[in-house]
Amino acid sequence: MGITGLLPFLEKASTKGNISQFAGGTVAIDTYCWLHKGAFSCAEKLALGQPTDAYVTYCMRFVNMLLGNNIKPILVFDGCHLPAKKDTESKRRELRDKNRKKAAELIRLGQVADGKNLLRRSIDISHEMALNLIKACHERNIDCIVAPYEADSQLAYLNISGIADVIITEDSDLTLFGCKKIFFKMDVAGNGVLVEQDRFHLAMGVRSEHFSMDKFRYMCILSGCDYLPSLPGIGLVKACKFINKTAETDMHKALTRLSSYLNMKSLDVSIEYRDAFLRADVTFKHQLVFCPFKRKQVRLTPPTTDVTPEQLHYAGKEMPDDLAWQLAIGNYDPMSLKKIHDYDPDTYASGKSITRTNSWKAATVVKHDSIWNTDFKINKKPPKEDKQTTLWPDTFGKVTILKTSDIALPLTSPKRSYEEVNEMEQEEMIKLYTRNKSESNKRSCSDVDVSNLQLDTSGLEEREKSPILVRRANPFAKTTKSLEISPSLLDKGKNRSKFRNLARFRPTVVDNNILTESKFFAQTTDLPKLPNFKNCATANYPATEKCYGLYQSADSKAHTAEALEYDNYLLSRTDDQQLECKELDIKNERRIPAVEDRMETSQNHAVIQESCISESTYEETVTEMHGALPVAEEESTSDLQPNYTKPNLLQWKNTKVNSSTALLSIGVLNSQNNGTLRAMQGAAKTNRLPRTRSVNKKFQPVKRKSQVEQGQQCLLSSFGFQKKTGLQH
DNA sequence: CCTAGCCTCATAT
DNA sequence: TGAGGCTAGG
Ligand SMILES: [Mn+2]
Repeated sequence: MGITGLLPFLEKASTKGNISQFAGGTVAIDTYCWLHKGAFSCAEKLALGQPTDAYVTYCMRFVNMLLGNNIKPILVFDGCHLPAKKDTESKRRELRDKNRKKAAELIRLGQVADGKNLLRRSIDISHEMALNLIKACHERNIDCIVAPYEADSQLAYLNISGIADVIITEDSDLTLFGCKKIFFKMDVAGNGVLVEQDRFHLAMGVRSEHFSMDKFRYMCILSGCDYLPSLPGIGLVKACKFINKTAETDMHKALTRLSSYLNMKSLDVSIEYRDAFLRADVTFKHQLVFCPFKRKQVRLTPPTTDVTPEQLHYAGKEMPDDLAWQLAIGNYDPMSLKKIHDYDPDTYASGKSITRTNSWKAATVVKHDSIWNTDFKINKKPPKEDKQTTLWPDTFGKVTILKTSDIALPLTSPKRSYEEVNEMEQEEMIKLYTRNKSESNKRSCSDVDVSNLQLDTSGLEEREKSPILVRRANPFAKTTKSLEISPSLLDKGKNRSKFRNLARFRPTVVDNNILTESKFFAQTTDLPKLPNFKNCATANYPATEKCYGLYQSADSKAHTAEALEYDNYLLSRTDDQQLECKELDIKNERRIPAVEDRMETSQNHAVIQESCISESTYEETVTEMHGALPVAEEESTSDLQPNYTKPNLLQWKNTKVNSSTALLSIGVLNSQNNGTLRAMQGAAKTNRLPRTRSVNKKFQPVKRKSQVEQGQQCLLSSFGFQKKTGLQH
């Protein structure tokens, strides 16, 4: 389930972006997400046990997109079920079985479409499917790793240890496992939402020195997580209030004061809950993961002495090193612990040649260094995150950087800014300030700056349409029908039109030192990096320069004085003050972009020029862009994609079965057998299924006979026929 | 008024 | 898994 409502809650820590900003880096993927979506296209075949590689192809499209962006992907898969999640897991299985039976029932009644629909929603991602994808990846020298337990913690380990620069997932849990950067909702073009840990404190509404990952995790567990349901009436908001109020670090103690702090006297915090709370916390902190360098299982963070063995057991129990290794590389089924494959990275990789592609831009896919290589080095220099491949062909080539510390934009309230999206005006602006490509090559610096400032505004407004933000309640909806004038200004009763547009800026930038770019124009820009604040490596992490500890020491919270000031600034202002400040800022600072004036005065041109980092940097990046980057993303991915073939699936190509025929046959057979599922069960148990068998046989080559039988087994079990309990009616 | 909880829906081609 | 809508209860 993840943490309900966490992504919207983390709005202030989120940015819309493209994965290409991690070009040159490494990305770890929560592959279950891809498999699950990919399985939709072939749900019926999967339910019928028919061979299909559609889900593999689907996943490889994403892989190819990443490769096309010069990103090294590491696919991470789920392993064994965690003791902590046993009931959740069995509940899910029950639901799936129920849905499958219902689907069978619907199909039997002739409602084939509805039945198929239900079937689609009750697909189970088997490890066999994962293995097929793993095999396809091995063909292309792409690293895969099966987590000892949850992929979540494994992904966090890869991110924290610096092996992966960012995690791609749909699961909000990744945030509380300690990931630094997580990329949510990534589509096949690479667009998604980046959530960064060093901005969490903004979402919680505290200054960064009052923030800790411990607090964040406590808050999330309190609001209800996979390992522990929440107390009645407690959600993220209440949990956040409590965590911010309490100074007690010992949660077992602190929780006793929960009801009084929240004024909920009916709330009963039992000792059982408090124990379970600590167990859940341990499961997040100390879950078993696999270290690819040591080739053995370690804890996500080393347990402290106060952690009991029982609690640790809850977070996964160690297995022998060899089994752990075989499991990690995908040779063993995590459920049955049976051998299913015989991959050996030490011998396999050396014999393989690099896969070639027809891509116009490169003859070969870069051979990334495998994490299984004994001499694998963590990328010392993290990728330039400021780099962005354009997804906006119209504006391609235009780059501008806003140094927002100079602008010192105050934080606007989300409620208000959400109101101010005005698409007509945005389009108007784009029209006004967009140039065609040939022109853009020979533009003057000031031209670019002007257009970019305008478009940055639209970029920011685009951001407000982020899926994360869409759900925000709209307090003005009833009072304001027209958005010609900002509702926030109506609200204030005065139209401060001069700075109206400034009020639209959202707090894109948190730290004074961070530079923000337009989403439309930001391309490849070498920006000065923030100094990295490094923690000491914990014992569980491979010793490298880039090792960050999961839990912040005092050092790690080091910020520049300016950054702290800015945090204070953001957190302390009310809307009214913000508006006042804006006026002050505009008077006192030279570099305030007067958006309202559309930068039409020469004065402003000069001013804006200064906000370029430096002219030389600017020139360099422009030429680099033209040389190295594809104009449109689709071009490169589609070039890559056809080259992907999967030999061990090719042999299945002749085994196409008309699935609806097969599905119908179930219905037919079922009605022949007295029309009840119970009858089917009986038939299944005594292995008498002549009709089904013959239908399948007709389409299956002899050579695949064993698979046919397997398929039938699958089919049967998929409709719950092997279960003793019949339908309830 | 806000919050949390419950319900339904979608995920690909 | 998340998104989004709707509602009862504090
Ligand atoms: Mn999870």
